Parts: sequence; C-alpha cells; structure tokens
Amino acid sequence: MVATLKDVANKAGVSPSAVSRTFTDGASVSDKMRKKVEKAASDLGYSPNFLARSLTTRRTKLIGLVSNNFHNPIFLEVFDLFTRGLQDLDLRPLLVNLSSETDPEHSVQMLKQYSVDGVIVASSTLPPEFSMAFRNKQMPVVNTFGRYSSSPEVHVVGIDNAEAGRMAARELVARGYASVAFLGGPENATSTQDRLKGFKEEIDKHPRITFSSSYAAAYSFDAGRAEILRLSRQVASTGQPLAEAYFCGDDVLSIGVLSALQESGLHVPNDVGILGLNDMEMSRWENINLTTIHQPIKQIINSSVELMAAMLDEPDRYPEARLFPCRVVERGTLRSRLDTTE
Amino acid sequence: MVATLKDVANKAGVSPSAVSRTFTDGASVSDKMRKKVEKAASDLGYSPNFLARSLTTRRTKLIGLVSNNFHNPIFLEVFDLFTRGLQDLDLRPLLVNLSSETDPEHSVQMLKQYSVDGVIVASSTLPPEFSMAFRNKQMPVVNTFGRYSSSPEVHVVGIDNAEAGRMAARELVARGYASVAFLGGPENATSTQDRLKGFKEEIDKHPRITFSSSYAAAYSFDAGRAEILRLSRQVASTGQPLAEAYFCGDDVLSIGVLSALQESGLHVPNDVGILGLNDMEMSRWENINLTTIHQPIKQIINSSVELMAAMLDEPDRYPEARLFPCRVVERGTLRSRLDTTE
DNA sequence: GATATTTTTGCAACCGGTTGCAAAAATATC
DNA sequence: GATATTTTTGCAACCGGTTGCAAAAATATC
Repeated sequence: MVATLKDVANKAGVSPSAVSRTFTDGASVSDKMRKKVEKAASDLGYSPNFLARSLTTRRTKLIGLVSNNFHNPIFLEVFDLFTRGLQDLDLRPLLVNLSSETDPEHSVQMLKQYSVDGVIVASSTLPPEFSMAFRNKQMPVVNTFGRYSSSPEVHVVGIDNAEAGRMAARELVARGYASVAFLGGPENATSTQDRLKGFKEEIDKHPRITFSSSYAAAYSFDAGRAEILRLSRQVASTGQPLAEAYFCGDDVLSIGVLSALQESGLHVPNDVGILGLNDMEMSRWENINLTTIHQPIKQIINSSVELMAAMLDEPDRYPEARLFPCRVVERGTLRSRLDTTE
Repeated sequence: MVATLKDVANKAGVSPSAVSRTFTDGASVSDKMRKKVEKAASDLGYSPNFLARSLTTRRTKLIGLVSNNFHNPIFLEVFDLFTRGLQDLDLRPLLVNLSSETDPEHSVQMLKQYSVDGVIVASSTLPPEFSMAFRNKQMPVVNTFGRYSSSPEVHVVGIDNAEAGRMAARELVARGYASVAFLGGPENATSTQDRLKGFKEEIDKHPRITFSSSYAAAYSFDAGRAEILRLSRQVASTGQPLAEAYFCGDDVLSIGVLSALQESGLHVPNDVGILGLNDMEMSRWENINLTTIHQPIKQIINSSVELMAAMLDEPDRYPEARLFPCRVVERGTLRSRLDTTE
C-alpha cells in the first residue's frame, strides 16, 4: 500500500542503501544520485518509516510525557509548551496519564515497550520512585517541577520551592498580617513540603505572627475549596478563627479558597488575604485577579526540553538541577504593603 | 543492554519462534513451553519491543491525538478522558499540537512516519482538510467535536451544534429576553457556524425579539473578553445598546464576557444574561456559576475511543456520525424563566 | 501397540529500514 | 595518460520481532 524504501530503489534503479543514504543526514551520496532518488521518492510519495529506522539507529525520537494532574488548568499550558518545544526539535510526545497509577513498574514497562528515547516527568506530586524507576532502566529522565535534592540521579528543572515559601512569607509579613497560614497541596508532595518549610522558616523569625497550616487533598479547585470550608467550620465549633492571610500551595487551590470565602460573605482582601503560586493564565483573568508568586513555566519547560535534547546525545550526563527564580505578581487578593521604612 | 527475544530463547534453550508465540495472544504453545519461556523472560526482565513487532503485525497501537486549542480549559478534561480511554484499551496517544500549523500535508507526514494506527482529531476549529488529508492516506480518523455532514468520509462524534443553537434560543425566549445576541467563536469554525444557524433559526420565529451576532477570534477567555469590550465601546459611539442576553459559543468565551461585564459595572444576570456551551468543570465553580448548555464530553470521548478501536479492526467501516443530546444546566447567569402557561 | 489425527515446535523468510566493508567510479597528481 | 587518492556505491548482515509451512511430538482411535 504505502511505498517502501525498496519501491523507491526499484523505481530509481539504484540500491536500497542509496535510498537510505539519501534520507540520512550526513551520509555520502552524489548529487546525481540524490536527485534521482528524490524524484522517485516524491513520485511514490515515500517517506521513511521512523519505527523501522529506529531498530538500527536505536533512536525513536519518542519522548514519554508523564503527568498525573489533569485537574489543574496550568497543566494545559504545560502540555502546550511541551508539545511545541518537543515538536520544534522533531521529537514526539507520547502522553502518559498516571492519575490512577500506583505501580512504577507498570509505567516503566509501558514506556520501555515503545522504546522512548527519554521520559519527562511533569509533576511535583508523583512519588520520586517513578522517576527513579525510569532512570534505573537507563532511560534519560527529566523531572520537571521536581525536588532538586531528593533524587540526585535524576535531572530536575523547576523552582526552589523552599525559597518560594520564604518569598511568600516575606510578602505577607511586609503587609502586616498578624496571623498567617499555609494551605498546601497534598501533604506527601515534595513541592508542598518544601514550600511549607521555607514559609514557616521565615514566619518563625517573627514570633508575634501566628502560624498554622493544613493540606488540601490535591492541587485542584475542589480540594482547595473543601479545605477552607473545613477550616471555616472549625471556626464555628472551636472558636479558632481563620488566619488573616493564606499562602496557598498553588493558584487553582487559591481560586477554590477564594470561591468559598466570597460565598461565605468574607471579602478578599479586606477580611482575608490570599496569595497563590504559579501565576497561571487564569490568575490574571479580571474576575479572578489573584495575587500570586509567578513561576516561570515557559522558561522551565523550554529548559526541560533543551536538557532532554542534550541527554539524548549524552545519556550519562552528570545530573543537574536547573532552578529559576520566582517573583510576586501583585493583583487584588492581598491588602497593601505597610508604608514603613524599617 | 536490554534483553531481546533471542536472549530469552537462548536462556530457555528454545527457538525464537517459541518465545515470540509465548508473547502473542492466541498463538499455539504448550504449557510446559510457556512456563519455561516465562521463567527465562522474567529472569532477564524481557518485554517485547512493540515497535519491532509492529513491522510485521502492522499495528503500532499508537494513536495520533491531534488538537489545536491549548487555551480552553475544557481541553484538559478532553486530554484526561482521551488518555485514560486509550490507555484502557492498551493504545498510546501521540499528542500533536497543531496550534500554529497550517499545512495538512506536514501533519500527515509526521503521523505517517510514526505509523500511527489511527488519528483522533479533537477540534471543532481545525479546517476539515486536515481530517480529510489523514483519511486520504488510509488512516482511520475520528473527528471528535466535528461537523457531521461536512466530511462524509470521516467519522464524527459530538453534538448537533445547530440543535444546541436552537436549544439556546428556546431557553432565552422562555426567559423573556427582548433582544438577544450570539457571540460565537472563530467565524470559520464549523461549530460556530452551526450554532449560529440553529440559534438564529429559532429566534427568527419570534419577530419581536431583536437579534444580532458577532465573533470572537478564538475559543478563549481573552477573545471573549475582547469581543464584548468591542461591543461595549460601540454602545458609546453608535448608541446601539448591548443585547439583554448573550448566547456565547463556548464556556471559556462566556467567562471572558462575564469578566468584562462585571468590570464595567453591569450585573449578571440582572443587567445582562449569559448562556454558555460546554459545561466544563470550571463553569460550576461557585465564583463562576455559569448557566450553560451541557455537552456530554465524557460520553463523546468514550464513544470516540470505542469508535477508533472498532475502526482498527474494520478500517473500511462505513462512516457514521454519533451525536449526543445536550441539556441546559441552570446556574446563575440567566434571569428566571417567565411564569407563563402559553 | 500400530496407525491416524491433532498439537506443538523450529526453520527460514520476511517486516522496513541502516551500516561496515570492499569494490567501483570519479577525481587528483604527476 | 598512467597511477594514486578520494568519493560513491552496492552487498550482505543486522536491528527485534512474526508467521506460513513442514517436521516432530503428542494424543486419539481402533
């Protein structure tokens, strides 16, 4: 049905090797030969079969793109940037949804069967065992949004989550909040742990500020909303008031929190302040207008793709962590900074 | 490095064919042979190379998942459902981002080189030439969210967009709006055209209702917002007032519209009514609370996956359109229905 | 237990490519 | 124009599998 290399060779009256060389970068073919082959190939609508080729070259140009969060809108941006970035380098993303997968071996199996050249794990909530399992099978792996010290054998691209936590704390302190809280994502996610650690570390320098923390079950709207509702009910039963400001582990979480607060008649930022993290597109939507810590995801993802490309040429590259600085983006969910000169 | 079929054959002391048969469903192998081979295979950590296998079986189990909209949050749900659905059938999605692609031949080339078993085009805005180009290369194609009559050679799964338009019109009529408008997505998208057609058809039955229409440049928040701002400026310059209610071509468009209206001090639904289409997760977020027409995307996508699976077994299957009914989901962006008994 | 039938197994060719090596052709050198 | 050197080409083996066919082994039938 579809033309093969042999068909082209016959049509052009040359050897199969000649055809193969015409379609291989840097192979030795005379101009005359190339012309002849290209003519025959275009007449037959031939294009090389990458999968057959991969058998000898050992390169499929397939990259496993692994994620487990399809409920956080930022991941649409993540997929957009990854697919474009990979396509630009002539690599193809094999999308793997690990939302309900618990067995690293199963995912390894899956990606091994398709001989992917590398794996990008785009998640801060997937247990490190997954990245390690890929690594153990000699696959190049980049853990985007990962923790930079937990799996020293795996390349990591992202932000310094502890520093982001500190930045959040400094921001709330500068605005004079007397009681602050951390409302994180899943407790076992490395990103949650590190953000909390940095946040608390910095808050602890101000003994007069009250600190508390709690966790949402997932990085999702529903989870954020559920957690703040739970805290609100506590106010009623235990008398323990809500904090003056919440640093939420993520934007979508923040939006869930915003939604619940507004509904219960509390005004943001007058009654409660909210600070997010990510700065996803939606956060600057005028009806959301979330003050948040910007995570430079474009840079993070482009760098992840570059790093992956580099690993394909140099599989035993020494592992590195690439961290990008964050910055606070002021919008409408925190009260003004204090006008002090301290 | 990684164990091959021959390694297993040697270790088990049997022929390569025997090993191959052990890993092929329905092949003839005795129990004793199977045991022996499985032992050797698990000792070596062997798993078959799908790509090598595909050379003879002519099945890669790779499905091209093509989209061009990474700015509409509903597509995150779409990708979630597709990846899960395909994975459950042991198929693998090769994600293709056609956001900035204009040449169908290029995408065909790309997918042909990877010998995908089929292509799912998940878009109502990609020109029909793309689906047709895949079809012309004998690839099974399912156009999810496509127009069911425009490319009769391509299978389509989705809704009857004209009927959805009529449903929207009936809903606005029932609520007694005296002037209504259609604020669609891109003018050349089949979904926009059909929704407008149905909507207008039904509104025209009510000569006392004023009708107008306009288009946003994309199915995105920014485009919806920009279009309603343009219309608002017209109010100032031409005196032409805004409509009492807008049927927007999509939820994310509606949210952009909501955002701009609220900002300019108009109250929804008291001053202006908004009706969306899709019912994505975000539309039921309490701080959005959009009245919208529910498109059953779970059913649509599961059906698309099933249809694709069926086409793999029967490539020349007669093309069909699978349409799912929509329904209005009442939330907070339209005023109450009139209490009439007419 | 001999023969007929069925099941299991291995051989060899094949899927669609690439590549090292040697021979052939083209070019350089005198 | 003969010889040395370089470039181009084709052969044959290989990448990691599958499969039709015939032979071998196992089972059924009398």
